[in-house]
Amino acid sequence: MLSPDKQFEIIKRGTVEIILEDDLKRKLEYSYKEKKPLKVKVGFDPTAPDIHLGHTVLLEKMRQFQELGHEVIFLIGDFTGMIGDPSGKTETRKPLTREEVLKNAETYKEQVFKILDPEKTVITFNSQWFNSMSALDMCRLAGSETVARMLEREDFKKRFNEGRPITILEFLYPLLQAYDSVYLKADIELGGTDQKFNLLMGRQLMKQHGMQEQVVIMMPLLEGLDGVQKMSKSLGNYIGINEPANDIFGKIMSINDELMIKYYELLSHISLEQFNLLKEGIKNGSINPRDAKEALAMEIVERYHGRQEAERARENFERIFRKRDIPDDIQTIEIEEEQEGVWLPKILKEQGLVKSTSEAIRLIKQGGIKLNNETVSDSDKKLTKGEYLLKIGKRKFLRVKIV
RNA sequence: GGAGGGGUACCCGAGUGGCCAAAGGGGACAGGCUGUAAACCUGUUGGCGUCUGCCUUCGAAGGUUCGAAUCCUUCCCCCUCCA
Repeated sequence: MLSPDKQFEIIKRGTVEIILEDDLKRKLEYSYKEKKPLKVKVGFDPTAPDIHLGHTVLLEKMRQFQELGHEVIFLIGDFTGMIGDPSGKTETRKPLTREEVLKNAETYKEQVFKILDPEKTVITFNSQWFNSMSALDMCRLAGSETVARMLEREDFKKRFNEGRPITILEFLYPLLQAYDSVYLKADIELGGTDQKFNLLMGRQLMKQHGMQEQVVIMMPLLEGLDGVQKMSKSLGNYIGINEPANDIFGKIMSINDELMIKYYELLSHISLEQFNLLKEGIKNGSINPRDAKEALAMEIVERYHGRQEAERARENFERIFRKRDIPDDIQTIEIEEEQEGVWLPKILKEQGLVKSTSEAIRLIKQGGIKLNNETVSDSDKKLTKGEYLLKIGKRKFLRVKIV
């Protein structure tokens, strides 16, 4: 086991805030002396999980805890999930059935264990303790906090001031999450910065229960491909860990340099020392950012697809974008010949490469379509018997055979 | 229970009888520049093979009118204030 100091250093990497650092040091100290692993709790939504790199920031931190020998509790909030964390959006969620929850849990495992060690991960559902809670217990829980305190939460405060509605149910959410920590006797709770209020509520409630308060560790929300908004599926700026190797590679290569540094810090397994060298190198120009980005893309693709696939993705990328060549796995389709020849926009639409013929015509007018390496300028273009190579936009390719 | 505000394209939002397939912004897409960078510049951003045209779209359904996002009726939904 590493020394408490060394552990602290590793844990601190990439975090936004640790409340309180001294508490964490003390707990590490104690755990080291008593050879007792710390309980690290992290909560997840039970809704259909399609994990993207944004989620993995937390998972990577969990993995680090596992490597340091601590106990990581992967808590699936199947009970709280019925409420939904009040993120300002007023969407009441449908309660999930037991089967759905279990199915989602399986999907989680499949993806999550690409990062976490299955042997060292405890998966728990919070319905386990909430389902058997009585109305009286729930009322007691509700009585443990005041409205004024709840309104301290930025999101609630804002909505309250703007006269937008807040349901009582939403007030309950932070309390329920806090109670999880009480029940589990968590030493540490990990979460995104957006979770700050809920995480702190855990401390408060534990204190009320006469327990040692959990240490709260907050990770930043990873920005998505646009570099501005947080990575999320609904914004379409995400990199899913189940995406094809080529896509992950390409998406990483498209991010800007500033974002790349953040990705390195939060996602890469390189050591703190290596990371600092890299940052310095890019700053003083001794390292080409492009190369650094390629290395990052390699590392991440390898993590989810293996070495071989990563190599292939890189070669593919090199070929298409550096040498402006074509990929080696272009799909070929056959189309029956028509008297006058087959109208190009029709082909594009029928192959699902564009949504409508109008869009195809627009693309052609903008010079976005290449036929055998030459830009098509005539939207009336018709193809007669033969074989053609089509390039649509930046990255779509298709081989067409007219027979 | 009472009073008021509002639902417009992917999102925000202007439009209160024809000049409206609907301003402006964001996003997205394409082209240029590049490292597929980012930033920046330019263009596009309902559908339809026959395009100074037809069809669909301004919460829903009817109606008035030569003509409706716009006026009228009913309904649905969202929000605020008072109690």
